[in-house]
Amino acid sequence: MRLSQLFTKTSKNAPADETALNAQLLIKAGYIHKEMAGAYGYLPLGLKVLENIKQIVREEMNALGGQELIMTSLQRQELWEITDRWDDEKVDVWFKSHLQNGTPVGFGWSHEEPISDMMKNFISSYRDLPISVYQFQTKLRNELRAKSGIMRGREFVMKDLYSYARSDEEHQRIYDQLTAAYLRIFERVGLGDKTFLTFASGGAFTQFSHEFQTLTEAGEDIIYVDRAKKLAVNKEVYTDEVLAQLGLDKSQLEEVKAAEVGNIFSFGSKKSEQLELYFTAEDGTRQPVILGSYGIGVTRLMGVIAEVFADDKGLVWPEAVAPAQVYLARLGDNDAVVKQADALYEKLTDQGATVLYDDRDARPGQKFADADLLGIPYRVVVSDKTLAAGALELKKRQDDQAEQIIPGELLKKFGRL
RNA sequence: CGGGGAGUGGCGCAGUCCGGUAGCGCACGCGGUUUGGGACCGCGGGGUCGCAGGUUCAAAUCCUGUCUCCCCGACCA
Repeated sequence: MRLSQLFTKTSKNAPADETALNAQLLIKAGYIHKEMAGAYGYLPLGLKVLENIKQIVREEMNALGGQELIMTSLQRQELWEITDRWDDEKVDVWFKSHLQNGTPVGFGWSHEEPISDMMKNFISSYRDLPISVYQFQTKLRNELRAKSGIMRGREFVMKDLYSYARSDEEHQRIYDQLTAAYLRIFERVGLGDKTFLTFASGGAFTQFSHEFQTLTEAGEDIIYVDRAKKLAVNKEVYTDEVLAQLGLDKSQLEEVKAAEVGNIFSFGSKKSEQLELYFTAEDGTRQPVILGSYGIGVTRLMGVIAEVFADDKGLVWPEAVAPAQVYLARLGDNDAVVKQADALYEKLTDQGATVLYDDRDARPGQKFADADLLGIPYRVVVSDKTLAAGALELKKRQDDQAEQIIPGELLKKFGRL
């Protein structure tokens, strides 16, 4: 992408109506647009980051046999009444409207009920199980108060996977695999060191659910972490009995703030029984399907990544999610410089590298500042100086010093292997 | 939903107390000089001051109502 063609621009001023660092930086850098409180649009660079994160999640879900689909945002009243979750007294985040003929409809804040109801069409025998389906869906939740930029919105993207198993043992196996997959995902997006498997409330279904909590002051949760064991306990279930049960030593726990980037839980057979999702077992008996639900707030995850790695100059994206690998800064506009920069851009792009080419008629300071604000992992400079030296300059976003590199080496470094 | 703060060109702000018909920086357009960490000079375009009522000769400014945004709390399978 040539920056001269990109319609978004960076701004020197942070918006006054945002105090959350993630929103300030993402808006300043032109990654997102705030439409209203808790609702943000994703502009080209922001969308790229979001898609990169989604692709990592998708690969991990597919690796476990997850099958991707997409449900609707419009949902039926009668379905949610079966599980007694239509009433505003029971679920206070519903957005609701009605059809022209007066029929009520809800806007999906979750898809547990619709997706499991839909699966009744396809699950009838033990031969149909186990199965896992997932989607990336826009969830709509009428939160009393939106806050923290894209970390807690009224409209956000969630990856939600649902597992259907024949037995508790089979479910547990899937649950454990998903747990491992989640840890890999957070590792791949760069948050591995800061993200802890956390015991949290299991609600009406089980004693515990598991959250994936990333340590950050911007988070909303208080958790108690055992760094050595790589485990944590959410404050909501933090009691002496629970610690004893989990074999955790209170003296080894540290109280910290964290953001919930994922949550997985087991429903057992309760919801299946409510929704009448049964299968015929090998022995001919009718059994309820064992259900699990596994969520990652994809847009929140993007906000957490932005928040956790940012420095005083702006965003710092991990390579795996960055909107581009290389920020190619062309300084000056004499023919030789333009020629080399254009050629380099084409070669890198042809090799499959993702490049933001700053071909604008702007001064060096502005280009460096934008390269930093945008948080692109590597910055390459082409200028009179580098031409004279016969070598390009390469600098990592987090480094202060640039190194010299000859074009051939650079092409090798960013070539698709 | 309780408490606090704020709405003035695209963005950030001043002006409001003490009413007299809107200004600065960034961004934008034109001309020129510049070019390795957000350049400079000159000229120029753009705002019925969130919205609706009211007071007044006159309202960004005073009064009433209302909407929106931010923060703290509550809420958060």
